[in-house]
Amino acid sequence: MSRRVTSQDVADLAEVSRTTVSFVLNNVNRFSIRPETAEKVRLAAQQLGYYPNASAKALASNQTQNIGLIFTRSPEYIASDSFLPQILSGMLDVVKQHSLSLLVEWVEPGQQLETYLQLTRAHHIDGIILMTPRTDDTGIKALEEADIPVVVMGYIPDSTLHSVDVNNLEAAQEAVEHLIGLGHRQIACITNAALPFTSAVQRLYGYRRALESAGIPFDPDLVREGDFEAKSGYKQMKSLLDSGKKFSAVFVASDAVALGAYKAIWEAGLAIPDDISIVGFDNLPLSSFISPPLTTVHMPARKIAQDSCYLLMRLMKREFPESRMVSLPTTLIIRDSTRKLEESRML
Amino acid sequence: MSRRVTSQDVADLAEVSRTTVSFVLNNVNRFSIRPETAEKVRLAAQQLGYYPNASAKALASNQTQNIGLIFTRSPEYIASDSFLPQILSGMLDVVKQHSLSLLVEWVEPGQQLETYLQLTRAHHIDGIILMTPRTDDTGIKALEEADIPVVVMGYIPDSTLHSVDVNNLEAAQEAVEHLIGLGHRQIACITNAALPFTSAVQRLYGYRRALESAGIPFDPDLVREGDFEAKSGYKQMKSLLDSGKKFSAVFVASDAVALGAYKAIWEAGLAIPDDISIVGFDNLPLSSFISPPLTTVHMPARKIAQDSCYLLMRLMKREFPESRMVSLPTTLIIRDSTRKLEESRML
DNA sequence: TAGTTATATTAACGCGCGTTAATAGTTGCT
DNA sequence: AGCAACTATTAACGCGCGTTAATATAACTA
Repeated sequence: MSRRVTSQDVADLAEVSRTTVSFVLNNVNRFSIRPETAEKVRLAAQQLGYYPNASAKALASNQTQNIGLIFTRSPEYIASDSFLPQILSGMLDVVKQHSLSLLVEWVEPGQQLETYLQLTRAHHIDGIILMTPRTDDTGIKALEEADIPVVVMGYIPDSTLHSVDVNNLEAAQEAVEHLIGLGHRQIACITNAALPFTSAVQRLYGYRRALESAGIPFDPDLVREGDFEAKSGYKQMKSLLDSGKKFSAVFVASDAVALGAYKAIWEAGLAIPDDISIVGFDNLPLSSFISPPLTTVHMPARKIAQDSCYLLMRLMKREFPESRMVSLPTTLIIRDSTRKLEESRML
Repeated sequence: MSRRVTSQDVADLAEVSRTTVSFVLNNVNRFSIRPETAEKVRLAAQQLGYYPNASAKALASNQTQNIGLIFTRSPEYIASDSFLPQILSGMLDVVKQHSLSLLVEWVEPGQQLETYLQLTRAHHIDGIILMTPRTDDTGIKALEEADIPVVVMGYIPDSTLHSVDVNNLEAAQEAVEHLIGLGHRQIACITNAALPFTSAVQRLYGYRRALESAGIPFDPDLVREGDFEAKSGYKQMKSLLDSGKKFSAVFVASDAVALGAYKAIWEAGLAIPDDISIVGFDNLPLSSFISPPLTTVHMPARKIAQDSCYLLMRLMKREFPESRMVSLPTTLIIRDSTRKLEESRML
């Protein structure tokens, strides 16, 4: 139970003042310090195993070196977020490179305002990355007004917050156009999430626009709402199959949900893509391994996370980028879950 | 750009001293405070939107209220950790309930000692949860000696650290015995990870012990090493199939890796479970949705995370539990990827 | 009324570090 | 030698809060 090593100890051992220690270890070159002195200090620090106390440093410098990753979903849903590993991976990568730390939080729906205020006022963190935003987030305005850098991973309409996202609308449109290009006309849709989640709306719009520009009427009976999990895809695909509506293809706006749809189709004695073509969205690591490998839209999840970090770090340095939105490209990855209509048996 | 609200402001507004404010807001009842005074303080705090500064609080109280979740793998591997969402979900759940925060870090192999020292000495965090430990972790000893609560999620041989884990050995043994019970005699094995990861060794032992107690000789040529990702399962299963060795079943010690094996089997023109039975390990949310649904060992991942938190919190309160190891039960979940040997075609 | 206890409140210090303004030391130039 | 212009170093304050020891007030006794 040895006493904590402070900068004073280092100063004593190096026979200099505490200030000098601070200057040396923080590379403050505004006041020049003799190289030998600096070396002496560094040596002493290493010898004592000195690490500056994070709280004290934060208090004195008014910078915590923490950035907050904030989820707007409850833990139950977080558990089934198949993207999370990639996101976290990307963030940890960048964050560590810049000697920052990552603080993970989630906010209860309805508690957003309170939580955001607390996070910013208590100054737990220097900046915020907000995941999977919802249009019904009651705290966004507080975040906009608070004097803290914020990056949204995703899209919030009419917000002044900076954001990093893909063009969900165009990507979804491209996916559905792929189906149309294969000759499909009756195309169902299962969303990735409930509609308060902006990505769900965007992808649904993409679906509609693709139909529209091909002159195919939109049929609300062919649309179902997923909720991140495979289970919802299973249920909704069953519902579609039971509805009696005819369709030869489905756009499922989430790979995880699509996997549920796979099961429903398979249980109904139908085959993919022989009877039904499926396009997913996300390109999870597992999507190329399921049978048949899923045609899907590649989301550069790791890159989104990294770019969000980079953007946030620029904001923290009070650099203001020209554009408020960073839009990353997606790619349609064609595998074996889609096929030309001629070759399929019409349902 | 209004100045930060401090406890002094609250004191001024409530016409009391700063100390009283602190007593009221921290529920210190050693000195009794008149209810009306307390109410006045609370009102003032709310009115001003006062939130105590986290750094100052940490510095003064010597408690950061952060617990560190530490990964011992590089971000590339973290990206393919299909368990992570459940783990994080469980931890966020508990942590939030107790007004703590979660700080996520990863340590580079070889940098463990340095990183652990920094984390503990800099006192960024009050406690540590160490994920997927490796036997070749060079910093474990430092962690044992450091005066900071640590919980290991998993198992480290010969360590004095507290840990929460399942009995990987018995679970694996049960899984393989299930195959043996179905009449299989030639059973291959693909590990979940490289052998420095303790869970991989344990599960491999379980496989060996099941063979042993059934009087089946162990054949090293039937064993391959996976590395968390589906891709490795694909590659290793291909290698097994190409080896010319006969086997009618495989124990794949990770569902994600098993999915890769599925693909290899399927590409080889074989069927599961007709030609090959497969047992996985983990019971990922997706495992019941793939085709055929995977027989696997259920890992209570979320519960492991929660229990780790609870244990850590006890340690942080300087309560020392009787047992150093918490062992959670697993369940073998039998689905459709395994079948009696008689009904299968022998490979 | 004076003395005693219980109750309520505050002044003041310390946590460990960053940083400014001031001081001591050194060199260059006239 | 005398002054200026650097260079190197330090004393001292503040960040915002927790907490102890001391003080002020009220509430009872005798």
